[in-house]
Amino acid sequence: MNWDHLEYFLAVARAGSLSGAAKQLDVNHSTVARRLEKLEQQLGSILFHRLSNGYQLTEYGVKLQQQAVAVEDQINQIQRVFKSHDSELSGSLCITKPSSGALNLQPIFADFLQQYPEIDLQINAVSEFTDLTRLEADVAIRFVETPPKDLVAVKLGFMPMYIYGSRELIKQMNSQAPEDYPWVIQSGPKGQMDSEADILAIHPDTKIIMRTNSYNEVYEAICSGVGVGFLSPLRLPLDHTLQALTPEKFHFGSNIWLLTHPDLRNNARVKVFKAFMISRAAKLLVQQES
Amino acid sequence: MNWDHLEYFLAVARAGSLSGAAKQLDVNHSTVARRLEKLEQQLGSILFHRLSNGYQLTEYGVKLQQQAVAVEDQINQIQRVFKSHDSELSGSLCITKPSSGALNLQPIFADFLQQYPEIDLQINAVSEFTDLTRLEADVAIRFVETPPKDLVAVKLGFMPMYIYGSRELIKQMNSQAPEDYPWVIQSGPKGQMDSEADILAIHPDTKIIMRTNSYNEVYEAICSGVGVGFLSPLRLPLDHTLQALTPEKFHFGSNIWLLTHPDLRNNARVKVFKAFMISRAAKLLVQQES
DNA sequence: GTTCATCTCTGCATTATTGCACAGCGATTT
DNA sequence: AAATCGCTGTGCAATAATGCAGAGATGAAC
Repeated sequence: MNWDHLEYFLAVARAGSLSGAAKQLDVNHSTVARRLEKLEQQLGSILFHRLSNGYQLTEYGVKLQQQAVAVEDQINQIQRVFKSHDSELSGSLCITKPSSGALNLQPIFADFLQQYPEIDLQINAVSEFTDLTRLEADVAIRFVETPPKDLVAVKLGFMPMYIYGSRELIKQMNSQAPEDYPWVIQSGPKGQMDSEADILAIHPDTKIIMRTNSYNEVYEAICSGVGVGFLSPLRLPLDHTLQALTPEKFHFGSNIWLLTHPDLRNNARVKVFKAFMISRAAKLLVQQES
Repeated sequence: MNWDHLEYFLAVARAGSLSGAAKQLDVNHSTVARRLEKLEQQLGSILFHRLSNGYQLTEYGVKLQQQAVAVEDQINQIQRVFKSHDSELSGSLCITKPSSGALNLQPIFADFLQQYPEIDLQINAVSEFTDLTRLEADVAIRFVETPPKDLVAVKLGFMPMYIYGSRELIKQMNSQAPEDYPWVIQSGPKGQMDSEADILAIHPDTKIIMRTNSYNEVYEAICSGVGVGFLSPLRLPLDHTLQALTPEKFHFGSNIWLLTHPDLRNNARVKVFKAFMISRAAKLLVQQES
C-alpha cells in the first residue's frame, strides 16, 4: 500500500470532488482519480460513491477517513518539528491576518523586510479559519478574546471600536441610542470578531440588517447609510464623514493576538518575527485592557 | 512532503543499510538512496550518518523514527481493518508456525486446501518473532505458555515433551538423573520454547552444552550422543533409537496456541482456517492441561 | 598482502507516472 | 431548447521514477 494515496484520499473526502482535491493538491485531476482507483484496489473496498454531484464517502470511506486523519496529524507534527529546526533567516514565512481594512500592519512588515531582506514574507489576509497545526500558516494574527490554549499566544494590543453611522442617518433618526438603529455587523467564524454578542448584550432587540465577513464591507455599508456598526477609529480614513454614537458610553474593541504553534517555537524566522511584532506593536497599536 | 518516504526511512533505520532496506522493500537500493536524499532535503535535516559500516541515525533521525513509527502503526491498522473486510474464500492466507520438525501440521493443511482450493496458503516456518500487527502473517501458531494479551488466542492442544538421550550415552553415564547429563536445548525468542528455565528449575547446576534455535538440531544432536534434551514423543520417527529418562517423573511440554490479530477477526479466510484448525487439532494433538 | 564479499554511488535504458487536451455528461441558465 | 458551466473519464505525449550494471571503497577472511 502506498502511503501517499491517503493524502489524495483525504483531499477528495474533504473537497467532495476530484477537481477540488486536485486544486488543493496542485496536481491534475486525472492523477487524483488514478491514485484513488489504486487505493480502492489495494484496500479492496469502494471508498466513494460516484454521484452526479460529486464524490461521497461510502461506509468504508468514512472509516478510512477517521484513520487517515490520524496519519495526517502525525505527518503534520513531523513537518512542524522539523520546520522548528530551521535556523535560517531566509526563506518563506507565512502570516495569516485579518484584512488590512481592519488591521493594517504593512508599516511593520515593511520595516521587518528591510531588516531581514532574505525572508520571503507571505501575507494571507483571510477571515477564514487557518489551521496552524496543518502548517497552513506559520504565524496567525487574530482578533480573539481568548486565544486557543493549544497555541502559543502573545497579546499585541487592543483595537478600540466605536459605533459609527453616517451623519445623514443619525440626523434623520435623531437618536444617540444604538438600539434605535439598524445594524451592520461583521460575523466571523469561531467567535472571531463576534460583535453580535456584544450588540445583543447592550440591547436584545437590536435589529441586524446585514452580516458580512469583511470589515471593509461593514465600513462601506455604514458610509452608504444603511445602518450603524462597529468601526475602529484607528482605521478610519482622515477624510471620513462618519459620526460616532456616544463614544464615551459604548466602548468596545478586540484584543489582537499573535498565535504560533508550539512546535514552531524554535524556528528562527518565527522567533525573529514574533520579537519584531511585539516590539513594534507597542508603538503602533493601542496597549490597553479591554 | 512525500508520505511514502517515511516507509523507506524506517526500513533504512531498521536495516542499518541501504541494501538491507532495499531487500526488505523489494526495490533497488538506489531507489532507497534517492528517496532518502529527498526526504532529508524536504525536512532540511541530515537523518543518517553515512558511516563505513552502514547508515546510522543522527539525532534528528532518532526523533523522526519515533514519529514515523507512529505513522506506520496507524497505516498498519488501516490495512488490518480493510483486510478484515475481505470476505473472499480465495487469495492468500499467511500462516507462521514452528518448523515441521517440532510440529507437523501438513496433514491438516492438506485437508484444508482440499476443502478450500481457492485459498493460497503461505506457510512461514520460522522460530523468529513474527509481528501480526505489521501483517507479517495472518495467523500464528506458537508454543507459548501465556499468549500475548493483545492478540486473539485459541489453545489448539498440548505438546508433551520427555527427556531423551541416545542409548549409548545413557548406558555410558549409567544414570537416570537428568542433571547428570550435558544438555542440548532449544532457545527461542521471548520465552517461546524456553526450556532453559524448566531445566534449571529441576536442578540449578545442570550443564547446558549446546543451544540452538532449531528443534531438528536438538534431535540430531541428541541422536549423535552429545547430551540429552527435550523432545516430543509425538515427533520421534518410528525407527528412532533414543531412550527416555524416567518419563513418568519428568513430564514437560508446551501449549500450542493459535494467534490472530483482533483486527483480522472478520477476515473470511482467517475465520475458516481458525475453525478448521480448532476442529482438527482436537483429533491430531494431545488435549491435556500442561 | 591478496582475495573476497558487501555496500554505496553514478550514468543510462526502461518503466511508470503525470499532465494535457478533448469528449461526454448533468445541471443550471438564457 | 440551446448554451454555458463545472466535473469526470480517456488516449497520448512529456516527464519523472526506477532498475540495472559497472566502478569504487571498505572491511573481513585467507
